[in-house]
Amino acid sequence: MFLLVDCNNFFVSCERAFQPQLEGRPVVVLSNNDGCVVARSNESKAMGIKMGTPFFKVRALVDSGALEVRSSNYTLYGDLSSRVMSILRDFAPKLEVYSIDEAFLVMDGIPLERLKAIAGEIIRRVRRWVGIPVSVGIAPTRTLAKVANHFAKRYSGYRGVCVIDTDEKREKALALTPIDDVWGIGWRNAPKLERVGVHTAADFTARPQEWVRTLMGVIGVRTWMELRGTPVIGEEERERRQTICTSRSFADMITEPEELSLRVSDFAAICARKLRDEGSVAGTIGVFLMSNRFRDDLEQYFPQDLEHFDIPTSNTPEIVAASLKIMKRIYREGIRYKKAGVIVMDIQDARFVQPDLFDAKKEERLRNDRISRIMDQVNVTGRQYLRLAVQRPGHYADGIRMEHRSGRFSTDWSELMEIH
DNA sequence: TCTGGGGTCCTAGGACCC
DNA sequence: TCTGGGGTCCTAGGACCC
Repeated sequence: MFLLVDCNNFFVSCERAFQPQLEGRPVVVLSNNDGCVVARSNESKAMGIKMGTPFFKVRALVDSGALEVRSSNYTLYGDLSSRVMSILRDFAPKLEVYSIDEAFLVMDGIPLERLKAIAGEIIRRVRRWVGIPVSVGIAPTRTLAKVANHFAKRYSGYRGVCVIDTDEKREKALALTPIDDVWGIGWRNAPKLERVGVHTAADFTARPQEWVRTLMGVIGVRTWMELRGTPVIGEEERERRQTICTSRSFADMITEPEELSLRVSDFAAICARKLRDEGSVAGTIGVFLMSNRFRDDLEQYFPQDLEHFDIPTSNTPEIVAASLKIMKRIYREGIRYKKAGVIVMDIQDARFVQPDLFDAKKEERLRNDRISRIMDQVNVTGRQYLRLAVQRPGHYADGIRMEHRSGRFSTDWSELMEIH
Protein backbone atom coordinates (compact mmCIF):
# COMPACT_ATOMS: atom_id res chain seq x y z
CA MET A 1 0.00 0.00 0.00
CA PHE A 2 0.99 3.60 -0.58
CA LEU A 3 0.46 6.48 1.80
CA LEU A 4 0.39 9.85 0.09
CA VAL A 5 1.06 12.65 2.55
CA ASP A 6 0.25 16.06 1.10
CA CYS A 7 0.55 19.36 2.92
CA ASN A 8 -2.65 21.41 2.84
CA ASN A 9 -2.29 24.72 0.97
CA PHE A 10 1.43 24.41 1.63
CA PHE A 11 2.78 27.93 0.97
CA VAL A 12 -0.12 29.49 2.85
CA SER A 13 0.39 27.08 5.74
CA CYS A 14 4.10 28.01 5.87
CA GLU A 15 3.18 31.69 6.18
CA ARG A 16 0.62 30.86 8.85
CA ALA A 17 3.09 28.80 10.84
CA PHE A 18 4.94 32.01 11.66
CA GLN A 19 2.03 34.45 11.44
CA PRO A 20 -0.83 32.97 13.43
CA GLN A 21 -2.93 36.06 12.78
CA LEU A 22 -3.45 34.63 9.27
CA GLU A 23 -5.25 31.59 10.69
CA GLY A 24 -8.88 31.50 9.57
CA ARG A 25 -8.35 34.42 7.16
CA PRO A 26 -8.48 34.25 3.35
CA VAL A 27 -4.83 34.23 2.25
CA VAL A 28 -3.03 33.94 -1.09
CA VAL A 29 0.67 33.55 -1.85
CA LEU A 30 2.01 35.03 -5.08
CA SER A 31 4.49 33.68 -7.62
CA ASN A 32 7.87 35.26 -8.18
CA ASN A 33 7.61 38.87 -9.25
CA ASP A 34 4.24 39.03 -7.44
CA GLY A 35 2.80 37.88 -10.75
CA CYS A 36 -0.05 35.54 -9.99
CA VAL A 37 -1.66 33.45 -7.25
CA VAL A 38 0.12 30.14 -6.67
CA ALA A 39 -1.34 29.12 -3.30
CA ARG A 40 -4.67 29.74 -1.63
CA SER A 41 -6.10 29.06 1.79
CA ASN A 42 -9.47 27.27 1.95
CA GLU A 43 -11.08 30.62 2.68
CA SER A 44 -9.68 32.26 -0.45
CA LYS A 45 -10.61 29.19 -2.53
CA ALA A 46 -14.16 29.60 -1.23
CA MET A 47 -14.11 33.20 -2.44
CA GLY A 48 -13.68 31.85 -5.95
CA ILE A 49 -10.05 32.85 -6.46
CA LYS A 50 -8.51 30.48 -8.97
CA MET A 51 -5.01 29.08 -9.15
CA GLY A 52 -2.90 31.25 -11.46
CA THR A 53 -5.07 34.35 -11.20
CA PRO A 54 -2.97 37.43 -12.02
CA PHE A 55 -2.48 39.44 -8.86
CA PHE A 56 -3.87 42.67 -10.32
CA LYS A 57 -7.26 40.99 -10.61
CA VAL A 58 -7.52 40.47 -6.85
CA ARG A 59 -5.64 43.54 -5.70
CA ALA A 60 -8.89 45.37 -4.89
CA LEU A 61 -9.77 42.63 -2.39
CA VAL A 62 -6.42 43.11 -0.72
CA ASP A 63 -6.79 46.88 -0.58
CA SER A 64 -10.23 46.58 0.97
CA GLY A 65 -8.90 44.23 3.64
CA ALA A 66 -10.90 41.22 2.47
CA LEU A 67 -7.83 39.22 1.44
CA GLU A 68 -4.35 38.73 2.87
CA VAL A 69 -1.44 38.47 0.45
CA ARG A 70 2.19 37.39 0.72
CA SER A 71 5.04 37.28 -1.79
CA SER A 72 6.53 33.83 -2.03
CA ASN A 73 9.55 32.99 0.12
CA TYR A 74 10.97 29.78 -1.30
CA THR A 75 13.82 29.59 1.19
CA LEU A 76 11.29 29.40 4.01
CA TYR A 77 9.12 26.84 2.21
CA GLY A 78 12.15 24.71 1.42
CA ASP A 79 13.19 24.71 5.06
CA LEU A 80 9.75 23.72 6.33
CA SER A 81 9.53 21.08 3.62
CA SER A 82 12.72 19.39 4.83
CA ARG A 83 11.39 19.40 8.38
CA VAL A 84 8.18 17.72 7.27
CA MET A 85 10.06 15.13 5.19
CA SER A 86 12.39 14.27 8.04
CA ILE A 87 9.38 13.49 10.23
CA LEU A 88 7.88 11.28 7.51
CA ARG A 89 11.16 9.40 7.20
CA ASP A 90 10.65 8.09 10.73
CA PHE A 91 7.48 6.32 9.66
CA ALA A 92 8.35 4.84 6.29
CA PRO A 93 10.60 1.99 5.30
CA LYS A 94 10.77 3.86 1.99
CA LEU A 95 10.01 7.53 1.36
CA GLU A 96 9.63 9.03 -2.12
CA VAL A 97 9.71 12.81 -1.91
CA TYR A 98 7.55 13.72 -4.87
CA SER A 99 7.50 17.51 -4.58
CA ILE A 100 8.10 20.29 -2.09
CA ASP A 101 4.83 19.51 -0.31
CA GLU A 102 4.08 15.83 -0.83
CA ALA A 103 5.64 12.41 -0.47
CA PHE A 104 4.71 8.78 -0.97
CA LEU A 105 5.41 6.30 1.81
CA VAL A 106 5.79 2.79 0.47
CA MET A 107 4.27 0.55 3.16
CA ASP A 108 4.41 -3.05 1.98
CA GLY A 109 3.22 -5.80 4.30
CA ILE A 110 1.84 -3.56 7.02
CA PRO A 111 -1.72 -4.30 8.19
CA LEU A 112 -4.35 -1.75 7.30
CA GLU A 113 -5.25 -0.91 10.89
CA ARG A 114 -1.63 -0.11 11.57
CA LEU A 115 -1.49 2.11 8.46
CA LYS A 116 -4.47 4.11 9.68
CA ALA A 117 -2.83 4.59 13.06
CA ILE A 118 0.39 5.72 11.39
CA ALA A 119 -1.51 8.20 9.23
CA GLY A 120 -3.14 9.71 12.31
CA GLU A 121 0.19 9.97 14.09
CA ILE A 122 1.77 11.67 11.05
CA ILE A 123 -0.95 14.29 10.99
CA ARG A 124 -0.57 15.03 14.71
CA ARG A 125 3.21 15.09 14.71
CA VAL A 126 3.69 17.30 11.61
CA ARG A 127 1.11 19.71 12.95
CA ARG A 128 2.70 19.91 16.37
CA TRP A 129 6.38 19.91 15.37
CA VAL A 130 6.29 22.05 12.21
CA GLY A 131 2.89 23.72 12.37
CA ILE A 132 1.76 22.43 8.97
CA PRO A 133 -1.56 20.63 8.40
CA VAL A 134 -1.34 17.55 6.16
CA SER A 135 -3.76 15.04 4.64
CA VAL A 136 -3.16 11.36 3.97
CA GLY A 137 -4.47 9.10 1.20
CA ILE A 138 -4.00 5.33 1.47
CA ALA A 139 -4.44 2.98 -1.51
CA PRO A 140 -2.81 0.13 -3.46
CA THR A 141 -1.48 2.40 -6.25
CA ARG A 142 0.01 5.87 -6.29
CA THR A 143 -2.75 7.21 -8.52
CA LEU A 144 -5.46 5.86 -6.22
CA ALA A 145 -3.62 7.25 -3.20
CA LYS A 146 -3.89 10.63 -4.93
CA VAL A 147 -7.62 10.11 -5.34
CA ALA A 148 -7.95 9.12 -1.69
CA ASN A 149 -5.97 12.18 -0.67
CA HIS A 150 -8.41 14.45 -2.50
CA PHE A 151 -11.25 13.02 -0.47
CA ALA A 152 -9.30 13.36 2.76
CA LYS A 153 -8.73 17.04 1.96
CA ARG A 154 -12.19 17.88 0.73
CA TYR A 155 -14.40 16.27 3.38
CA SER A 156 -13.69 17.01 7.01
CA GLY A 157 -15.50 13.80 8.02
CA TYR A 158 -12.40 11.83 7.06
CA ARG A 159 -10.36 13.72 9.68
CA GLY A 160 -7.46 13.93 7.25
CA VAL A 161 -7.22 10.23 6.32
CA CYS A 162 -9.00 8.45 3.48
CA VAL A 163 -8.45 4.79 2.60
CA ILE A 164 -9.28 3.01 -0.65
CA ASP A 165 -8.72 -0.65 0.14
CA THR A 166 -11.63 -2.49 -1.50
CA ASP A 167 -13.06 -2.61 -5.02
CA GLU A 168 -16.30 -1.25 -3.68
CA LYS A 169 -14.65 1.85 -2.21
CA ARG A 170 -12.53 2.23 -5.32
CA GLU A 171 -15.52 2.22 -7.66
CA LYS A 172 -17.43 4.62 -5.46
CA ALA A 173 -14.49 7.02 -5.28
CA LEU A 174 -13.87 6.89 -9.04
CA ALA A 175 -17.52 7.62 -9.81
CA LEU A 176 -17.23 10.77 -7.68
CA THR A 177 -13.96 11.93 -9.23
CA PRO A 178 -14.16 14.26 -12.26
CA ILE A 179 -11.80 13.08 -14.99
CA ASP A 180 -9.76 16.29 -14.92
CA ASP A 181 -9.01 15.75 -11.22
CA VAL A 182 -7.14 12.54 -12.00
CA TRP A 183 -3.37 12.58 -11.58
CA GLY A 184 -1.93 12.24 -15.10
CA ILE A 185 -4.93 13.64 -16.97
CA GLY A 186 -4.06 17.20 -17.90
CA TRP A 187 -5.73 20.15 -19.52
CA ARG A 188 -5.14 18.83 -23.05
CA ASN A 189 -6.64 15.39 -22.59
CA ALA A 190 -9.47 16.22 -20.19
CA PRO A 191 -11.57 18.11 -22.79
CA LYS A 192 -10.86 15.38 -25.36
CA LEU A 193 -12.24 12.79 -22.95
CA GLU A 194 -15.22 14.94 -21.99
CA ARG A 195 -16.17 15.24 -25.65
CA VAL A 196 -16.47 11.49 -26.03
CA GLY A 197 -18.51 11.08 -22.88
CA VAL A 198 -15.83 10.35 -20.28
CA HIS A 199 -16.69 12.66 -17.40
CA THR A 200 -15.50 10.75 -14.36
CA ALA A 201 -12.62 8.45 -13.49
CA ALA A 202 -15.15 5.59 -13.46
CA ASP A 203 -16.15 6.38 -17.07
CA PHE A 204 -12.48 6.22 -17.97
CA THR A 205 -11.75 2.84 -16.38
CA ALA A 206 -14.88 1.40 -18.00
CA ARG A 207 -13.39 1.91 -21.47
CA PRO A 208 -11.25 -0.84 -23.04
CA GLN A 209 -7.50 -0.56 -22.73
CA GLU A 210 -6.98 -0.38 -26.50
CA TRP A 211 -9.33 2.57 -26.73
CA VAL A 212 -7.26 4.42 -24.13
CA ARG A 213 -4.02 3.57 -25.90
CA THR A 214 -5.26 4.96 -29.21
CA LEU A 215 -6.39 8.20 -27.64
CA MET A 216 -3.61 8.82 -25.13
CA GLY A 217 -0.73 6.42 -25.71
CA VAL A 218 1.13 4.46 -23.07
CA ILE A 219 0.86 7.20 -20.46
CA GLY A 220 -2.91 7.03 -20.61
CA VAL A 221 -2.80 3.25 -20.28
CA ARG A 222 -0.61 3.59 -17.20
CA THR A 223 -3.12 5.87 -15.51
CA TRP A 224 -5.93 3.51 -16.57
CA MET A 225 -4.15 0.51 -14.98
CA GLU A 226 -3.41 2.40 -11.79
CA LEU A 227 -7.01 3.52 -11.42
CA ARG A 228 -8.08 -0.09 -11.82
CA GLY A 229 -5.83 -1.06 -8.93
CA THR A 230 -2.68 -2.39 -10.63
CA PRO A 231 0.46 -0.46 -9.65
CA VAL A 232 2.56 0.29 -12.74
CA ILE A 233 4.00 3.72 -12.02
CA GLY A 234 7.39 3.08 -10.48
CA GLU A 235 9.37 5.59 -8.57
CA GLU A 236 12.20 6.97 -10.64
CA GLU A 237 15.33 6.14 -8.71
CA ARG A 238 17.56 8.91 -9.85
CA GLU A 239 20.68 10.17 -8.19
CA ARG A 240 20.82 13.49 -9.93
CA ARG A 241 18.56 15.78 -11.88
CA GLN A 242 18.84 15.59 -15.65
CA THR A 243 18.41 19.28 -16.30
CA ILE A 244 18.76 22.42 -14.20
CA CYS A 245 17.01 25.59 -15.25
CA THR A 246 17.28 29.12 -13.86
CA SER A 247 14.88 31.61 -15.35
CA ARG A 248 13.05 34.74 -14.27
CA SER A 249 10.53 37.20 -15.54
CA PHE A 250 11.66 40.79 -15.29
CA ALA A 251 9.67 43.42 -13.45
CA ASP A 252 10.13 45.64 -16.50
CA MET A 253 10.82 44.70 -20.10
CA ILE A 254 14.44 44.84 -21.24
CA THR A 255 15.70 45.86 -24.68
CA GLU A 256 19.37 46.67 -24.17
CA PRO A 257 21.77 43.78 -24.79
CA GLU A 258 24.05 45.00 -22.01
CA GLU A 259 21.25 44.79 -19.46
CA LEU A 260 20.12 41.41 -20.78
CA SER A 261 23.70 40.10 -20.56
CA LEU A 262 23.80 40.93 -16.86
CA ARG A 263 20.67 38.85 -16.24
CA VAL A 264 21.68 35.94 -18.43
CA SER A 265 25.14 35.71 -16.88
CA ASP A 266 23.50 35.80 -13.47
CA PHE A 267 21.24 32.87 -14.39
CA ALA A 268 24.20 30.96 -15.79
CA ALA A 269 26.18 31.55 -12.59
CA ILE A 270 23.29 30.22 -10.52
CA CYS A 271 23.08 27.11 -12.72
CA ALA A 272 26.82 26.55 -12.30
CA ARG A 273 26.51 26.87 -8.54
CA LYS A 274 23.62 24.39 -8.44
CA LEU A 275 25.68 21.93 -10.48
CA ARG A 276 28.62 22.14 -8.09
CA ASP A 277 26.37 21.82 -5.05
CA GLU A 278 25.23 18.46 -6.41
CA GLY A 279 28.65 17.27 -7.50
CA SER A 280 27.54 17.37 -11.12
CA VAL A 281 28.81 18.68 -14.44
CA ALA A 282 26.85 19.57 -17.57
CA GLY A 283 27.68 18.70 -21.16
CA THR A 284 25.27 21.15 -22.77
CA ILE A 285 23.92 24.60 -22.04
CA GLY A 286 20.89 26.35 -23.48
CA VAL A 287 19.69 29.95 -23.32
CA PHE A 288 16.22 31.22 -24.12
CA LEU A 289 14.73 34.69 -24.35
CA MET A 290 11.06 35.61 -24.32
CA SER A 291 9.18 38.71 -25.32
CA ASN A 292 6.02 39.68 -23.41
CA ARG A 293 3.42 37.14 -24.56
CA PHE A 294 0.58 39.17 -23.03
CA ARG A 295 1.27 42.19 -25.20
CA ASP A 296 -0.10 41.40 -28.64
CA ASP A 297 0.66 44.96 -29.65
CA LEU A 298 4.38 44.16 -29.46
CA GLU A 299 6.48 41.96 -31.72
CA GLN A 300 6.81 38.44 -30.31
CA TYR A 301 10.09 36.52 -30.29
CA PHE A 302 10.97 33.34 -28.37
CA PRO A 303 14.44 32.27 -29.47
CA GLN A 304 16.57 29.58 -27.90
CA ASP A 305 19.80 27.81 -28.74
CA LEU A 306 22.31 25.34 -27.39
CA GLU A 307 26.03 24.99 -27.01
CA HIS A 308 27.98 21.83 -26.24
CA PHE A 309 31.04 21.77 -24.02
CA ASP A 310 34.08 19.80 -25.22
CA ILE A 311 34.45 18.55 -21.67
CA PRO A 312 31.45 18.59 -19.31
CA THR A 313 31.91 21.37 -16.81
CA SER A 314 30.50 23.12 -13.75
CA ASN A 315 32.74 26.13 -13.46
CA THR A 316 31.18 29.56 -13.45
CA PRO A 317 33.48 31.39 -15.90
CA GLU A 318 33.08 28.75 -18.60
CA ILE A 319 29.33 28.40 -18.18
CA VAL A 320 28.75 32.14 -18.07
CA ALA A 321 30.92 32.65 -21.18
CA ALA A 322 28.93 30.02 -23.07
CA SER A 323 25.62 31.55 -22.01
CA LEU A 324 26.67 34.98 -23.28
CA LYS A 325 27.89 33.49 -26.55
CA ILE A 326 24.45 31.97 -27.12
CA MET A 327 22.67 35.09 -26.01
CA LYS A 328 24.54 37.25 -28.50
CA ARG A 329 23.65 34.76 -31.22
CA ILE A 330 19.91 34.83 -30.57
CA TYR A 331 19.50 38.43 -29.41
CA ARG A 332 17.56 40.65 -31.79
CA GLU A 333 17.34 44.40 -31.56
CA GLY A 334 14.02 46.15 -31.05
CA ILE A 335 12.42 43.32 -29.08
CA ARG A 336 11.25 44.06 -25.55
CA TYR A 337 12.21 41.03 -23.49
CA LYS A 338 10.15 40.01 -20.47
CA LYS A 339 11.88 36.83 -19.45
CA ALA A 340 15.09 34.88 -20.00
CA GLY A 341 16.58 31.67 -18.75
CA VAL A 342 19.55 29.32 -18.77
CA ILE A 343 19.27 25.52 -18.84
CA VAL A 344 22.13 23.09 -18.32
CA MET A 345 21.69 19.55 -19.65
CA ASP A 346 23.46 16.24 -20.16
CA ILE A 347 24.24 16.28 -16.46
CA GLN A 348 26.63 13.68 -15.09
CA ASP A 349 28.65 12.85 -12.02
CA ALA A 350 31.61 15.23 -11.77
CA ARG A 351 33.81 12.42 -10.45
CA PHE A 352 33.64 10.41 -13.65
CA VAL A 353 34.27 13.00 -16.35
CA GLN A 354 36.09 11.62 -19.36
CA PRO A 355 39.08 13.86 -20.02
CA ASP A 356 40.38 14.63 -23.49
CA LEU A 357 43.94 13.59 -24.25
CA PHE A 358 44.39 16.58 -26.54
CA ASP A 359 42.56 19.10 -24.41
CA ALA A 360 44.24 22.40 -25.19
CA LYS A 361 42.28 24.31 -22.58
CA LYS A 362 43.03 22.05 -19.68
CA GLU A 363 45.02 24.59 -17.69
CA GLU A 364 42.38 27.25 -18.15
CA ARG A 365 39.66 24.84 -17.10
CA LEU A 366 41.46 23.82 -13.94
CA ARG A 367 42.03 27.45 -13.08
CA ASN A 368 38.35 28.24 -13.59
CA ASP A 369 37.43 25.26 -11.44
CA ARG A 370 39.62 26.64 -8.66
CA ILE A 371 38.09 30.09 -9.03
CA SER A 372 34.62 28.58 -8.74
CA ARG A 373 35.55 26.65 -5.60
CA ILE A 374 36.75 29.85 -3.99
CA MET A 375 33.53 31.62 -4.97
CA ASP A 376 31.57 28.84 -3.27
CA GLN A 377 33.64 29.18 -0.10
CA VAL A 378 32.91 32.90 0.06
CA ASN A 379 29.29 32.74 -1.06
CA VAL A 380 28.25 30.33 1.68
CA THR A 381 24.88 31.88 2.33
CA GLY A 382 23.84 31.74 -1.28
CA ARG A 383 24.37 35.44 -1.76
CA GLN A 384 26.82 36.35 -4.48
CA TYR A 385 29.34 38.41 -2.55
CA LEU A 386 31.99 37.20 -4.98
CA ARG A 387 30.92 37.18 -8.61
CA LEU A 388 32.19 37.74 -12.12
CA ALA A 389 32.38 41.29 -13.42
CA VAL A 390 29.88 40.40 -16.17
CA GLN A 391 27.29 39.44 -13.55
CA ARG A 392 24.80 41.87 -12.15
CA PRO A 393 25.89 43.91 -9.15
CA GLY A 394 23.62 43.80 -6.13
CA HIS A 395 21.37 41.09 -4.88
CA TYR A 396 19.92 38.73 -7.46
CA ALA A 397 16.40 39.60 -6.31
CA ASP A 398 16.81 43.18 -7.52
CA GLY A 399 14.55 43.84 -10.46
CA ILE A 400 12.12 41.22 -9.22
CA ARG A 401 8.99 42.53 -7.61
CA MET A 402 8.43 41.34 -4.03
CA GLU A 403 6.22 43.79 -2.23
CA HIS A 404 4.48 41.50 0.23
CA ARG A 405 7.24 39.36 1.63
CA SER A 406 6.85 38.31 5.24
CA GLY A 407 9.78 37.63 7.56
CA ARG A 408 12.80 35.46 6.80
CA PHE A 409 11.68 33.34 9.72
CA SER A 410 13.90 30.34 9.18
CA THR A 411 17.10 32.13 8.15
CA ASP A 412 17.09 35.43 10.00
CA TRP A 413 17.12 35.22 13.75
CA SER A 414 16.13 38.84 14.35
CA GLU A 415 12.97 38.49 12.26
CA LEU A 416 12.00 35.41 14.21
CA MET A 417 12.55 37.24 17.48
CA GLU A 418 10.35 40.06 16.28
CA ILE A 419 7.25 37.89 16.05
CA HIS A 420 7.87 36.54 19.53
C1' DT B 1 0.31 49.45 -15.51
C1' DC B 2 0.31 44.43 -13.55
C1' DT B 3 0.19 37.51 -15.96
C1' DG B 4 5.83 32.21 -12.15
C1' DG B 5 9.45 28.73 -12.02
C1' DG B 6 11.30 24.14 -12.30
C1' DG B 7 11.02 19.63 -13.49
C1' DT B 8 9.79 14.68 -15.99
C1' DC B 9 8.62 11.46 -19.78
C1' DC B 10 7.11 10.13 -24.49
C1' DT B 11 6.82 10.44 -29.49
C1' DA B 12 7.58 11.49 -34.22
C1' DG B 13 10.67 12.49 -37.58
C1' DG B 14 15.22 13.20 -39.45
C1' DA B 15 19.91 11.65 -40.09
C1' DC B 16 22.66 8.10 -40.18
C1' DC B 17 24.42 3.14 -40.28
C1' DC B 18 24.76 -1.65 -42.57
C1' DT C 1 7.31 0.96 -65.13
C1' DC C 2 9.50 -1.25 -61.19
C1' DT C 3 13.34 1.26 -56.19
C1' DG C 4 14.49 -3.26 -49.34
C1' DG C 5 14.79 -4.14 -44.64
C1' DG C 6 16.36 -3.30 -40.24
C1' DG C 7 18.46 -0.79 -37.01
C1' DT C 8 20.38 3.47 -33.76
C1' DC C 9 20.75 8.09 -32.13
C1' DC C 10 19.37 12.74 -31.63
C1' DT C 11 16.18 16.56 -31.33
C1' DA C 12 12.13 19.32 -30.91
C1' DG C 13 7.79 19.55 -29.33
C1' DG C 14 3.93 18.04 -26.61
C1' DA C 15 1.91 16.62 -22.38
C1' DC C 16 2.10 16.17 -17.76
C1' DC C 17 3.38 17.28 -12.71
C1' DC C 18 4.06 20.53 -8.52
